[in-house]
Amino acid sequence: VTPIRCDGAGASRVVARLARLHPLDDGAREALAAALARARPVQPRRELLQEGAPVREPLLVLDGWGAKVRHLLDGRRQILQFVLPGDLLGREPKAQAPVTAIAVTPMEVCPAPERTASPALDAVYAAVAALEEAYLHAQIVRLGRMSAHERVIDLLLELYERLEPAGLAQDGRFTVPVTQEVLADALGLTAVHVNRMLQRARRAGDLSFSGRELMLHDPAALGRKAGRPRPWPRRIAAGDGSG
Amino acid sequence: VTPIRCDGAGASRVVARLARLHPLDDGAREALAAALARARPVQPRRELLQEGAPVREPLLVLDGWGAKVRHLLDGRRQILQFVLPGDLLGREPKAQAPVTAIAVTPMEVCPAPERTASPALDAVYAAVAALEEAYLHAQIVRLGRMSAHERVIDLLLELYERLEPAGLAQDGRFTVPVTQEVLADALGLTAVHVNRMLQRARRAGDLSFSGRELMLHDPAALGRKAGRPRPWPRRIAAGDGSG
DNA sequence: CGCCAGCTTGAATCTACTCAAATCTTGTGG
DNA sequence: CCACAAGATTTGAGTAGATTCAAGCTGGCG
Repeated sequence: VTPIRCDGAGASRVVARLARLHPLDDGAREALAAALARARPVQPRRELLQEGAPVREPLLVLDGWGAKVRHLLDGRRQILQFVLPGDLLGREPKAQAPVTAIAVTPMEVCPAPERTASPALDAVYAAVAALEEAYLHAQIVRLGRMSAHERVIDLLLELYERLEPAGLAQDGRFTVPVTQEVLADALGLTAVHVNRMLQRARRAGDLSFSGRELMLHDPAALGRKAGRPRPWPRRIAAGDGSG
Repeated sequence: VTPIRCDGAGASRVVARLARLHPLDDGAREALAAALARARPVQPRRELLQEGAPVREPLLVLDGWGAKVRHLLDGRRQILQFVLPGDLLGREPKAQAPVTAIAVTPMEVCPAPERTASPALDAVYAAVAALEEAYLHAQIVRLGRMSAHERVIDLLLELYERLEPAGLAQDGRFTVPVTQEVLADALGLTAVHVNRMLQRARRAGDLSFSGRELMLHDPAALGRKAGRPRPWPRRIAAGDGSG
């Protein structure tokens, strides 16, 4: 896995992604700049948020992949949601975190600016929250009503759609910096079966992957085939107008 | 199914439930009283919220069961979450609803007072939102990592824990006003298999049910056996102090 | 009484899991 | 540069769990 350098590459991508959700005003840009200056790396397996513990400091993810996870007593693990660059963690400071979040790969994070810093920032946060909710819903449908093959395709399409606006995916191509075991924990499957489904998709010509580089040969067509409603709407809040 | 009479029985239960989440102040009680006066019935299968359509009016559920649902193209259906008395729907007026919500049984709803009506009401809404998120997480873990038997038990325990503070469950006993097919749609199983799992639980002495009346013989013990972390914390927000 | 929806049960099938082993990768040290 | 170790991916065979299809049963209601 490529080590994360806090060199600002993630930062500029993340700002661009946030700006796409809602146009940023000067206050927002300033607050973000100040926060970005305090970026720091996070080691894999380190906890970003601990379920039940008060949130010390809300975080903005700049680089790397994390996951919100929950464990059962016997060791089974379920990933509720991947945490990707541009995502927010622990939106309510002081409140108890509703879930544990860990770094899966090396990550880079910074403190999330207060949502009160600017009206635009508040709108961005609302949009991020709405998207997060939508992804939780999508995860439920995947786990509840899709076959293993459909789950794999659907998750990869979702990851593509989430990474693309952050500048981390293009032309159906992106890096999946996690093991098939991690994907399995998100998909409610075993790693062995995830592997078989990936082989199947590869043989069907739907995708190719070598190492950690994945390519969806035709995301739009795949999405239609998988019965995916068009990519999530980018704008959530009403009355935006611009753009 | 018992027809819903808009007689205020649901209303008082719901106010009590909300008050348990956060003490109500006078402003909140007044706003609620005004809203409750505008209670109205909703027929089964009627949509309370339509995915993608703007929310006309945020709703407070007073009686009956609903569900947030999503459909796949081929007719498969997944219930994301049950909507029970005391729940809120369409928290963001004007915004697009992120999901479709339907009445499963006859319901009674009223407009949800503006969250700006009082600080206490705002806190209550935040607590309700936090609980909702927690239930989404629980649903994901059920669908992703639990066996059919565990899923059934876990969902019934969750329903008990949600209905109890609303005064709709006592001593492990409550009414499940939906068919096994509806439970199956929430559990990611077939109705046939849900039935088998219920039979098994009944034979194991964990519960009894006849018609729509369900009794969990020992919810606490069942929860422990099912590896359920203690019932969800009631208070979410920090710095509450009172009570 | 008969109908209909929902519940119950059985048998066959299929999906995904388990267990096990082989292969491939990547990083490390000689 | 090669050998090796550790982790990850790949493949196979057998099994368990959930589905499908089908039929019988039950209870409420016209």
